[in-house]
Amino acid sequence: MSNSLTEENYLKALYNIANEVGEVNVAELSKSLDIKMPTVTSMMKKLAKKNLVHYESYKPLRLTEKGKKEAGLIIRKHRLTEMFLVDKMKMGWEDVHDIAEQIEHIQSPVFFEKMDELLGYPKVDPHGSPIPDRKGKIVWKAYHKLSDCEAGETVRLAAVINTSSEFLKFLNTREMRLGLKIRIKSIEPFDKSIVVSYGKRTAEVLSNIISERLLVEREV
Amino acid sequence: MSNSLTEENYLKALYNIANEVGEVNVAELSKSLDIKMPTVTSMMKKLAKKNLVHYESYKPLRLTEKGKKEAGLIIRKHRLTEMFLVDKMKMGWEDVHDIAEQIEHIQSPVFFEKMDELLGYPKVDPHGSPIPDRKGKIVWKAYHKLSDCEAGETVRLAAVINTSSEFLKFLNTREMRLGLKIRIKSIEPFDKSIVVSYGKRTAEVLSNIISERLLVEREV
DNA sequence: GTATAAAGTTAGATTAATCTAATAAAATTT
DNA sequence: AAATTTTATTAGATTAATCTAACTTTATAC
Repeated sequence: MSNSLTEENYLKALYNIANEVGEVNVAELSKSLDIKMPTVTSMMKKLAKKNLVHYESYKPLRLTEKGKKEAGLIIRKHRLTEMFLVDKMKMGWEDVHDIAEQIEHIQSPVFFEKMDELLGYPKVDPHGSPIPDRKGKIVWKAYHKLSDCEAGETVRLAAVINTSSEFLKFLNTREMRLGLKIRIKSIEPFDKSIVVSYGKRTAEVLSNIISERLLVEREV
Repeated sequence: MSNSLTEENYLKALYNIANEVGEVNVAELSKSLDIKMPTVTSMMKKLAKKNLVHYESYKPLRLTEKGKKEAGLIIRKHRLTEMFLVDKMKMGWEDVHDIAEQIEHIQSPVFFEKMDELLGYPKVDPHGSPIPDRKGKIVWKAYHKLSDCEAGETVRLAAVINTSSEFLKFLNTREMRLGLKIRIKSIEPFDKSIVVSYGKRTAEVLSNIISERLLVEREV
């Protein structure tokens, strides 16, 4: 009753797109997986038969409860792996995605239980994304985009939205990591670029492109 | 130019059978992979085209140098993984095979380099089998079967031939692990069972089935 | 040394996952 | 509201990996 690697990739993509955009259509899924639309349609029918997706012609795609659970469990394995690679294997947060993408398909509850235990049951991965629980449930904390904050505020970097290696390498060069306390000095109304200070850096300029991808908690 | 998971499994099986039995024929490979003979034949033709196997109709199968190297590198990943699971993830030597069987197919040189480094560049896996080097080369030390030793000798357990979970669990119940110093007290000529002492155990009886599967080094 | 058994191959079918080309439905633009 | 564009589906082909059935070659036994 388990799913093929291919099916798992469809489930995960459905879950992730639904999270970002809300509704999922065939075109988007096709683009995100780099698989042509007719192939996607036929896979949706297959997953519908297995009760993982609600499928009706020309209607948006939706995961069933069962589908959400299975997707959540794959994402759990992905994020536990990322955490393990960073924490226990000393790899950079910009290098772990591709490896986790492969290890998430390993079939072995014990293996991931052990990871979880060795990591001390972490709640978030190295990018600040929540790790789904054993039932596949995810709880997102209510973070704010740095771009939505105001001058004068002090915030703490909690998560990054984009996890591309390029973006993460950029953050590395600016010495930005999760947990960093950031003071917002001013915001340029014209291009929404933002001047912040943190650590030893007293006037770092971040473009809107960047600040939209940084999730922060307001300091209490 | 990389090989599919399926192809990797054929290469590995070819390598392992050649190591145990010397020559490999289609029937054996078929049995070992639980894949019917015609399928094996057609895969051999495919691997021959990729220069991984020497194939001639009705002749024994042989890996090419390239094939040996690739097989060696997969076995390297397998054994490094087993070592990592036992040493760093605190799993039992009887539980790691099935997980390593999956992780050996992960495509990421960095990942395995990191494992190797964290383990301190081990030469053997948790069952005493040698870990192939970065070029896929294996060097087996000249061990002896415990069943070939004589009464009065003192030896050290260096490797196990069979790595089935049942066998390893049996060894666990007898508190036998690699490196254990064993004294051979007597050998029963009739069934070749052997009486040994080690640790706190003064007269443990091992059947020939067992002692044939234990590789030892003579103590100097 | 012929007969039988075992091992190996050929031919053709099947399944999962993909594709292209053609068509149909829905959404958007004018 | 008609025309156009975008989105989605259907139909049919392709590839990798498998299978069964039938046949051939090699090995073994008497």
